Amino acid sequence: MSVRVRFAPSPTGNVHIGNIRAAIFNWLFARHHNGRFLLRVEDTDRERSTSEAIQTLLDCMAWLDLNFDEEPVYQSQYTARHLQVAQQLLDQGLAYRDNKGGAGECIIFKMPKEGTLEYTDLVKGRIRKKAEDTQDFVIVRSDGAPVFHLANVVDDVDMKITHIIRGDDHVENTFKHIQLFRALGVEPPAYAHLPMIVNNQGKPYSKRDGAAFVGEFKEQGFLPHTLFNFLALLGWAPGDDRELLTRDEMTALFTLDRCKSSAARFDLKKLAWMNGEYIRQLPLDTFAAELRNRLAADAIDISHVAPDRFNVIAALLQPRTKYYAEVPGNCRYFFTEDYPMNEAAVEKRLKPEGTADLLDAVEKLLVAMPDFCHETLHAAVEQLALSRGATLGAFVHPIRVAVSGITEGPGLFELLEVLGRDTTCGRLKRVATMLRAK
RNA sequence: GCGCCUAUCGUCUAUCGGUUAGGACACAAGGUUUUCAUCCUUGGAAGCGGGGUUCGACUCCCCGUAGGCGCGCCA
Repeated sequence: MSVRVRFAPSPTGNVHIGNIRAAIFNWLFARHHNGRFLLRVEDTDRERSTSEAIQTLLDCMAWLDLNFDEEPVYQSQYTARHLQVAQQLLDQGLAYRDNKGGAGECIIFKMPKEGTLEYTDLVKGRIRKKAEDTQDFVIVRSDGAPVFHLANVVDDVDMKITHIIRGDDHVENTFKHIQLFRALGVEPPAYAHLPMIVNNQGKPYSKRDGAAFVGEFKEQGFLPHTLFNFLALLGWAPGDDRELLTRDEMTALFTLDRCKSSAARFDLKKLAWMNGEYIRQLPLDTFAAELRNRLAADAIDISHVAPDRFNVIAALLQPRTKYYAEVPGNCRYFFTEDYPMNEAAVEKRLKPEGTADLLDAVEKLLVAMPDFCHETLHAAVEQLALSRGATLGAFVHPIRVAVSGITEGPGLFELLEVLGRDTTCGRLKRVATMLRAK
């Protein structure tokens, strides 16, 4: 029998990382077994399941390349079928009508009253519960709407799902679901429950703990493969020491018995590290294209920058980028005079004594340079420093701050070369003047 | 309250009865470098507690403890 799994989210407008991780595990499992990965949209809550919410879900799936193998199933279209099954259960005496709580008549499914219920979870192992600790439960509300448990199980039957891989929070529901499968005369699928993703306090990771939705990570500039790889490693390990894995590697290595059953904390620092690793592997063009988008979004005009020059800048930035959102703030000085080189910055980052003279000397040197390439600049400034009995380092810092406003970034001379003579000298003069005015 | 589940460095994890308990992130120190990042070297850092079982337990069992989940006419 070939594997058929499904990801069955209810569209709420946001896709939580815990949720998408379940999708990733399902996808990995399906691909590993050459099975089918299906999407079922549980859109029975008409209030929240707007077309925008559904589109957001689809976009997230596409962004992470969680490609599914059949047309998505929309649960709301099968209400009649769910109700028909409820009637069938009623006819068989496996369910009954009741006016529970006086809210009107609903349909309730009978759970066993004695014995022990148990199943083997592919992640958690054997799980058992006494029948007396379970209760009958509503499958059709008094307003006629099928309840989650019914719809979920009936759809899984109809979609011929073989393995249900979902969040830990469904462990208890599984007893209900298995009984429902049996009542329908269908052998229950295999179950695997994934541990939750939690915050520093051990509580379920939520919006309040930081970025919690796929869209937010995309926004911040994490690559889809980073999120995929990182989430796959939360609760699963390949068994060797590898952590940076391709999809094919993960697919080949993925098995449910290598999944952990305890909750995992979300570590943003490690995610950032991983993203840096993957950003460095990107072709320059890809990085440059995304950089353009980010700068545009930040209203930094780059229309005056020639493509070749832009690529040089991108090449300087790429090796030191962890995620895209941090980039615009780190490279303004390449594109505009509106970078943080004001009185406050000067005061904070430059020593008043001697710096103005130093910058003047450098400026005078650079104006007269025969060419403006970084090797030549390096040699010339170094010589100037030595001739004054100083180290190159003593010159580099003030120059860097004067032309960029910040204390970190690409190699200084590569930076000056890209900036060009006019801009460099103009900025040196300007800052020297500011220092003297104090 | 009742039920179910879980428990290895700060974090993610390896270990499936015998290891100096390994790796990664983070952190610290050093090296390379003009800063940052990268890179290299080094370091600190873990089996929740108590009982068993066993020649031998992180590993198996029990009891605690702590945490999570569930106990809706939500999904």
